[in-house]
Amino acid sequence: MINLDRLNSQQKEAVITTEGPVLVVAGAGSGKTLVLTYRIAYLISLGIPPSSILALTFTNKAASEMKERIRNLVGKKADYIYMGTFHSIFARILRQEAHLIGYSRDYSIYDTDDQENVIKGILKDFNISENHLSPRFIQNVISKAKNKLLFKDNGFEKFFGSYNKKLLEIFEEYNRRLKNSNAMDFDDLLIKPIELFSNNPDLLEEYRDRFHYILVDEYQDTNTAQYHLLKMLVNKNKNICCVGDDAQSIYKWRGAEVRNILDFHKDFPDTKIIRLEQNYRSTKSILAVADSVIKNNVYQIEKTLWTSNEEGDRVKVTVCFDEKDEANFVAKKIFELTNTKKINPRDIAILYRTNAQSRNFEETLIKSSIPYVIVGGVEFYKRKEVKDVLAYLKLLVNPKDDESFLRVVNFPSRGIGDVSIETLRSFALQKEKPLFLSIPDLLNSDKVSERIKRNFGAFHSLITKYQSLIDSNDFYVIINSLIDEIGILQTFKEEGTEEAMQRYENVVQLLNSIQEFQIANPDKTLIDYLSEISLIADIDNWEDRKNAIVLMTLHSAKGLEFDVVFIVGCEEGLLPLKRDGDVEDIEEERRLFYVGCTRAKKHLFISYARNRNRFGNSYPQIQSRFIEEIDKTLVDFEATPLAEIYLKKNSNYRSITTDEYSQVDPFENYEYSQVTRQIKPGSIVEHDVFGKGRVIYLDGYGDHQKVIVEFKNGVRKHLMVKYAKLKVIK
DNA sequence: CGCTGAAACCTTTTT
DNA sequence: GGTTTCAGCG
Ligand SMILES: Nc1ncnc2c1ncn2[C@@H]1O[C@H](COP(=O)(O)OP(=O)(O)OP(=O)(O)O)[C@@H](O)[C@H]1O
Repeated sequence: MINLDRLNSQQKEAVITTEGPVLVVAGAGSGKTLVLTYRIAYLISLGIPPSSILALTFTNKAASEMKERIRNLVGKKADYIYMGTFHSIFARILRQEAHLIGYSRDYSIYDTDDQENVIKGILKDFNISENHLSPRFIQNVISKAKNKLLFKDNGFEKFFGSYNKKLLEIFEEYNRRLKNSNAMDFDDLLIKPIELFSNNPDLLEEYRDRFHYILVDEYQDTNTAQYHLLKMLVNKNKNICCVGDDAQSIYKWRGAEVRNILDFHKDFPDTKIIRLEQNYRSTKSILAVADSVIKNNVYQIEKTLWTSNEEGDRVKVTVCFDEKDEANFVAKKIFELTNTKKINPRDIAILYRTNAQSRNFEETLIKSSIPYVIVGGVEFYKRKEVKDVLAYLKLLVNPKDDESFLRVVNFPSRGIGDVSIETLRSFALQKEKPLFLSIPDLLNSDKVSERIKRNFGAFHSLITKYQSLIDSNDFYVIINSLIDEIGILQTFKEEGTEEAMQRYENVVQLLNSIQEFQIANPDKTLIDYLSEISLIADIDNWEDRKNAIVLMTLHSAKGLEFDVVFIVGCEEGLLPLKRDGDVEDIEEERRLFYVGCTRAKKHLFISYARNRNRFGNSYPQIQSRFIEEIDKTLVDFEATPLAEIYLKKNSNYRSITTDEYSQVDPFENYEYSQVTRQIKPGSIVEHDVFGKGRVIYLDGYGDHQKVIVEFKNGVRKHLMVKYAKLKVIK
């Protein structure tokens, strides 16, 4: 039996009430995830086979962390738990049972880009202008329809039909094309299992029999499809335990239904509802601030949340002049915290509403030589060259995959352009076959030019050659020789530009990741590899082993905790975010702000800028209503020196003179080349974040020149002269 | 068919 | 301001 002494009495109750439906609704930091972890460990210690436990988490990262903790409690048995995201667990089940719904086990997974490409193809064939119905919009409609389980004779038209009659036709053609390509999109991974189980009751019984205990984390952000899956899978014992916090539901835009948590007790009669009320994460100050904001939401379950943690530092709200000033303020604070308070960079997070905000901070952090990592943004696996290589691999395992075929058939360039593709497409349409499989028909026809035949013929034999080899367990070697044969690395190298070299690096990195996967999972196949990387979330790639501060969206921060949190860009229009023509969902935005605040353990900084650059123009900004809502007695307001000038003048942006600007920020327009000439060991220099210091070491020249500077408090910094904007004083 | 420069678009949030 | 798309030319 495992030791539950660490837990409080409600937490214990949630752990040991193993039979029947249990719902844990509780505020942030009350130990919901910890309860799930202990509950699973407890079940295993009771002798329940780990393979009969199904645990669903929100991200892969959350799953692997939980598994690790359980392993620490009960040992290796933890490896046999069915644990992962809804998508990854059901993708795995679908591979097993694909034949029952007309797919094969090597089906491709289409991401949002692939979906949009399919849609673009349909619009073209249907003669619908993209201006009229944008592919992005249609992709949204299709995703909504699927995750809300709306089909042709089941509400689709009621929901979308009035908008545009064509939508249903496009929807059905889209599904036809994916099926034809042996491909599933993200939503299919949830609704195909429903179809599978509905049509095969015996199979459903098998799975019900297998999963005796079902557990779900972050239940407030499950969608209708996930909800139906759960209802199907729960067996007569009804051993389902869901944990969540309605105040942290932030994925409505993607189909999440808070009703799932609100009506849980109706869906599962005799539910035991357990509330956790003690927060173990944050200081009293932070919790009070979060609470004063979230209580402005009308629709929520009443919850109490208290902490016995210390009062802690008061939360700071800082007004900055513009986004550069904000970045400087944050960098300065981080410098202070890591040096004087000895806080580790890895315990600090900068959270923002949109990925686009990261760049500004990135620039300043480089200049300040503060180590950082960015979670999300332009994902590695979404880069063009990476997707192109992956498309080769997808086509090898799934030759029906039209989308991958179209990506690679002319990459690298083989003289196969639009005209050739259209010719092939006409053959494909005739026999309703996928494109790649129609190549033999084209080759046998006497109506096609020799040149086109030659080009397709060469491509066809290339792919078939590797297809026969790829099933082997040593797929890395095969892929390597394929890459070699098509010569893309060489092409990038010959191009020689900085951009091409970056591409080169990315492809090499992809190959490395394939090799690592193969070594780490000797009995897994290329199909498994492709499946796993399709379902990777941004946050899954975050290596918290690195001692670097982390930048991410508020969404990605869900479920995490940090000693220090900066919530930046708290301005009307940005947080809460408002897009032209869209009705904003203020309550959801407020929950997002709440999630952000409650990530902080010890220090919380909230900031906003009076002016913000968008598309090259500066716009005046208004402080976020969420700041207004904070109980004023709980926070300290302050202004950066630049904002101070602005406030004093009580006027608008334009009236700040260049003089005043440079008075406070003398480096703004400073030519660093001048600095490069003058700087030498012993020089006294000034840095806009660290202040004055003495150069103790100088190395290299030009863009690569590096210095070590000792600043006031004896802290030594390694800086790149090019970026550090040092002003030489003496 | 492929490259280049101009124009258009852009910013939600992600499995 | 930066990135992606697209038309027009070689
Ligand atoms: N009984 C306890 N004693 C000490 N620490 C605890 C206890 N319960 C939880 N904690 C700690 O509190 C922190 C928050 O726990 P956890 O992440 O499980 O909360 P949560 O309810 O899932 O939070 P959120 O809803 O914000 O994701 C963790 O660091 C955890 O170790």
